[in-house]
Amino acid sequence: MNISTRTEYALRALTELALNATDKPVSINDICKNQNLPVKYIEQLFRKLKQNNLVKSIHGAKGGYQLALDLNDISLKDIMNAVDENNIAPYCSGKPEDHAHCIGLPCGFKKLWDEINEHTENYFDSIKLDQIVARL
Amino acid sequence: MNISTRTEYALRALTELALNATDKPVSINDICKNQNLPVKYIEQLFRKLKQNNLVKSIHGAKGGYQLALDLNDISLKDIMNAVDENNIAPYCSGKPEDHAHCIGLPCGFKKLWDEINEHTENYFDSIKLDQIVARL
DNA sequence: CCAATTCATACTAAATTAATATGTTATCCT
DNA sequence: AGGATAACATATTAATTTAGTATGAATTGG
Repeated sequence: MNISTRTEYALRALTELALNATDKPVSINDICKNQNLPVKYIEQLFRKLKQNNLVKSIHGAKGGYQLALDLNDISLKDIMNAVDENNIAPYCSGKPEDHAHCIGLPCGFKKLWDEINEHTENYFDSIKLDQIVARL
Repeated sequence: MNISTRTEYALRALTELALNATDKPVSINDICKNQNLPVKYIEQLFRKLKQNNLVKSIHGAKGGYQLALDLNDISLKDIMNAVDENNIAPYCSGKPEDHAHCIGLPCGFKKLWDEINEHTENYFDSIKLDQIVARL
């Protein structure tokens, strides 16, 4: 199990917005210069972050991105869900492919995966951007 | 973030050993027949499980595998570590590639990832095979 | 109008994953 | 002794995912 680099990148990038206290938007270019990240890749991630209402954007010159929510209203779980669509343990439920090996219905393992999904989501949801930024 | 199918397969397979209460070993063939898994792939996983001392094997005809430890001494973490070598959040420490984007040393994000690694490892280590089997 | 910027889509190279293929070695059973 | 069974070992492969690049359109400030 591992946290994707997409999540790592998105988190790094979002902390740049968090650290920029002014109301001026920050451009992808500046973010990537500061955090040493690939511009075009981060652009893609920010579009997903925007679709998930974590950031808002301002078009054109002097444009860029801002956080759409308070620092303590954005969790690591939110970020992960935004850039990284797959579930933690998608087994034994949902799509047919996900219970390809199930025996019986409901499969005996379903409860386990459900519990793991719930615990893990709760945990990552408890980690908010403000705490992360405070400890940088 | 997601739990690998390797882990899911290995867990399914190990529960077959757990459910087989007799002292006779269970063959990969029987495991895979019962759990609907690909034989040769499971063979590979069992070699890793053996290297990690989770199972022991008996060679030749009538041979097969047995658990090497008590059910409550095998955790989901043990299984994950055996079949799936990558860490949860390898960022900002260890290999050079893993802190490719770090700024400063130690990188400000290191504590976060360390905490996440520790919490998550502890969590999966708290889930033992006996609990899993009991709820099948 | 021009530069800076978001927005959108398509493509690509590398890595990982989930197997399959082809054996060898060890042990039981007749 | 010999055949069947099953672990052990390694190489190969097909599909998918990942991490990025390429190309360009739409929007806005100066």
